[in-house]
Amino acid sequence: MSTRRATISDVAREAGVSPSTASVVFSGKAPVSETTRVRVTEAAAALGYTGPDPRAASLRSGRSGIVGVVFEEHLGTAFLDPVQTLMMDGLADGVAELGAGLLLLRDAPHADAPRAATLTTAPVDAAVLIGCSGNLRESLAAVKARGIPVVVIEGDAGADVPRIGLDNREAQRQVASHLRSLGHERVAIAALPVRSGWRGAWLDDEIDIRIDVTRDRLAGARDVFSDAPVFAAAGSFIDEGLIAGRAIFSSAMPQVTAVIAQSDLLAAGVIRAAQESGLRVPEDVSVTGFDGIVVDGLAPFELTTLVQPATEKGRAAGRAVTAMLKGVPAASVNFTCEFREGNTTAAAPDERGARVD
Amino acid sequence: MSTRRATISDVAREAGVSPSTASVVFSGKAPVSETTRVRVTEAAAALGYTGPDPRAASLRSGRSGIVGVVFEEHLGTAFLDPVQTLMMDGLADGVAELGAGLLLLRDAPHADAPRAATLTTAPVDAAVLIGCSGNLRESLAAVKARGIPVVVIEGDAGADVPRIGLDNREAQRQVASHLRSLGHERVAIAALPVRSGWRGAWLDDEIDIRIDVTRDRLAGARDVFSDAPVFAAAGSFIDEGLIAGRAIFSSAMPQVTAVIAQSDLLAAGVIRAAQESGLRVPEDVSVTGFDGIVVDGLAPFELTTLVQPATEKGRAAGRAVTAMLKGVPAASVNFTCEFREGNTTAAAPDERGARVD
DNA sequence: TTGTACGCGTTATCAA
DNA sequence: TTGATAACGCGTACAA
Repeated sequence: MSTRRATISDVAREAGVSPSTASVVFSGKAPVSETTRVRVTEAAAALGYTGPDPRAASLRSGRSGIVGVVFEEHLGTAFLDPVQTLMMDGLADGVAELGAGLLLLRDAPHADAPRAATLTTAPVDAAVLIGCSGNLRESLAAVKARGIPVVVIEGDAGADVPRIGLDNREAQRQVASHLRSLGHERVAIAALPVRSGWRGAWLDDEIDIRIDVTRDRLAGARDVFSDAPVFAAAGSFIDEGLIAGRAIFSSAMPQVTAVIAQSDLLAAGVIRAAQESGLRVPEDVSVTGFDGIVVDGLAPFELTTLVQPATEKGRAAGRAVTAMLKGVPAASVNFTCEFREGNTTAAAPDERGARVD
Repeated sequence: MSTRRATISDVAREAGVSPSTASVVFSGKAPVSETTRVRVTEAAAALGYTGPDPRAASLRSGRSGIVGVVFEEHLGTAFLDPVQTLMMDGLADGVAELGAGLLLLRDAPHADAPRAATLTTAPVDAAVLIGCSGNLRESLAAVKARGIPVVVIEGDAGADVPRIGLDNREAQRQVASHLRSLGHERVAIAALPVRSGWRGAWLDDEIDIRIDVTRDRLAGARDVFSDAPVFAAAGSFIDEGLIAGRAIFSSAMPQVTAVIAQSDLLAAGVIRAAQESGLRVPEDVSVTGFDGIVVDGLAPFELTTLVQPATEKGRAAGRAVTAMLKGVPAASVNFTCEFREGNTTAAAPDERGARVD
C-alpha cells in the first residue's frame, strides 16, 4: 500500500499494457480490443484509480474544459443582479454544446480576496468578459497575449475581439426624447457606478468614466439633456437608487421633474425616494429605468423602461466562444433594447394643463 | 519569431538567468535581487511572456485554485432559482479568503451536453455538492477516492463528508401541524422533483425519491398528514406550481382545503391555479410555501412559509471548504428554518363558523 | 542569491 | 490494435 496515489502508468503495469494503451482506454480516442479494455478497467479498479488527473491531462492536451467568466465586481453581486443572472443563464446554454464548465472570476485581486483566482492564473480555454472597465482591459491584454479566445459582453475591447453589445446610447436617447416630448426640462440622472469601487456621489468629471455601460447610457441621455446633473450610484441596487434619489430630491438644485435611472433597480429606489419627499410619481416627477427586469415590490408601478435581451446576450456570448474554440472566427453581435412605456412617466408638471387631452 | 509561445525557460535564457530564478521572480517565493528581477521582467516583456502557464503550474504544485460547485440540474436553472442564487452569493463570500474561483459543474453528462465538464474531469481543489441525488453520489465516490475535500449542502454523503444542512423535516412538520391546528384534514402536497429529469406527475411510489430535500420535506408533511396525495413538480418554478395546482384542484380527488408546497415558487403557482379554479385563498384553500424568498407578483399575498438562511448556508459551505484545504477538519453545520405566518393560510372551510373569534 | 537536475501524470505521434 | 518515445511547462530539492 504505497503512500501516493496510483497513476495511469501503475494501472498499465498492473494490466500488463503500455501507458499509452491505458490512456486510450480512458479517453476512448482510439479503438481498443474488448479484452484489453476489461483488463485495464479491472486493474484500475484494483488500484483505486479513478481516471486521468485533470491537471496533467490539461497540461498535455492544452485543454482544460473551462470557460472563464470575468466580472468586475464582488462575485456575490453577480448573482444578485437579475440582469447578470439572466445572462449567466444564457451563457450556460451557449457553452453547453462545448461541454465546458464556467469558472467565475474577478477582474483583479481585491482587498478582501488578495489571492483570488484571476484570468491570468486560471487554466481557462476561453474567456467571457462582462463589462469592460479599466481593470478588465488589463486582464484582456494578458489573455490576448496567451492566445486565448475572448468575447466581451457590454464593452469594447478592440476590433479583434468579438463583442456582444447593446444599443445603450440609442436606447437611452430614445427614453430621454420621450421625456422631452412630455415637456420635461429639468432632468437628473441616476447613473451606474463609473468605475470599480465607486462609492456613490455626484459626478463632476465625466471624462473618467471607466465603465462602458455607464458612459454609453449617459451619452444617450446627454444627447437630449446636455446639462442634466448626474449622481452615480455605488451599484445597481434599489438601496443605492434610494440614496441617489434622496440626493437628487433633497439637493439645492432646481426642482427636477424627471429622473433618468440607468437601471430598473436604481429607478425603483429613486421612486421610493420621491415618495419619501412627498412627491407623486408620475404626477410630480417622472422616473425611467433600464433593463426591463421584474422589480419586486414595485407594484402598482410599472416602469417606463428599456427591455434588454439579457438571456440572449449570454447565449450569443457562449456561442461565440464555442465557435472560436472550434477555430471558426466569431462575429460581434449587437442587440437592441425595446422601449416599454409604463406608468412612471407623465407630462411635466408645468405643462400639465396644456397637455391634457 | 518562433511559432510557439515563450516559456519560462525562454525568458530565463533571454535574461541570462536560470529557469528556477525566473520562476522565483514570478512566484515571489524566494528573495531575488532587484537587478535580476528587472532583467527577468524585461525579458518577459520582450518575449510577450505573461506569466507561468496555469496548467503546468497546477500540475506541478497540485493546486488549481478552483473550487467546483456541482448542481444536479441544468446549469441555467441554478441561476433562476432565488434560493440557489443566495447560496452562491454566500459561497462566493465563504471561499473569498481562499482566493479560489468557483467552477460551475453539472453532476453527470447529460443529453444536451454529453461532454460536459464534470467533477471527475475538472481540475478542482475541492468540491461543493448541492443537493445529493443518486447521480451526485457517483461523482462523490470518485472525488473521495481522489482525496479531494468535499462539502455537501442539503444532502447526505456519509459520515465523513461535512454537510451543511437544514431542518427540512422538522420545519415542514411544523407547518403541517399549523395547518392541522387550523382544522385542515384534506391536504395535498406539491413537491419538488423526486429525481433528476423528473417530468412532473402524481407520486405513486415514494420509495424512489432520490433527492434528499424532497424526501425530507415530504417526510415532515407525512408526519402529520400521512395519506396526503403528492404531486411532484418538474422543478421549483411558478409555472410548475401552476401545473401541480391544476392537477390538485381539478382532479377527481376529494376537495382539498390546504396545499403544502415544498417551495415558495411552487406555492405561488398553486395559488394561481386555485384562483383559476375559482377558489379563494385562504378562505377556500390554504397554501403554504418553503424558503422564505421574495416571490414577485404575488401581492397581495404573503406566503405562510419557512424562511431558510440560504446565504448563510453558502457561506458556511465556503468556510468549510477553506478550512479543509488548510488541513483543518470541518464540522457539519445544521441550520434552522424560521416559521413565518402570512395571509395564505386560514381555518379550514368546514370549521370556519366554529373557529371565528 | 543562483543554478542543476529531475519529475509532476498525461497524451500525441509514429512505428510496429 | 498496441507500444515506445518524447514532450507539455513548470517548481523545487539540493548543491554551489
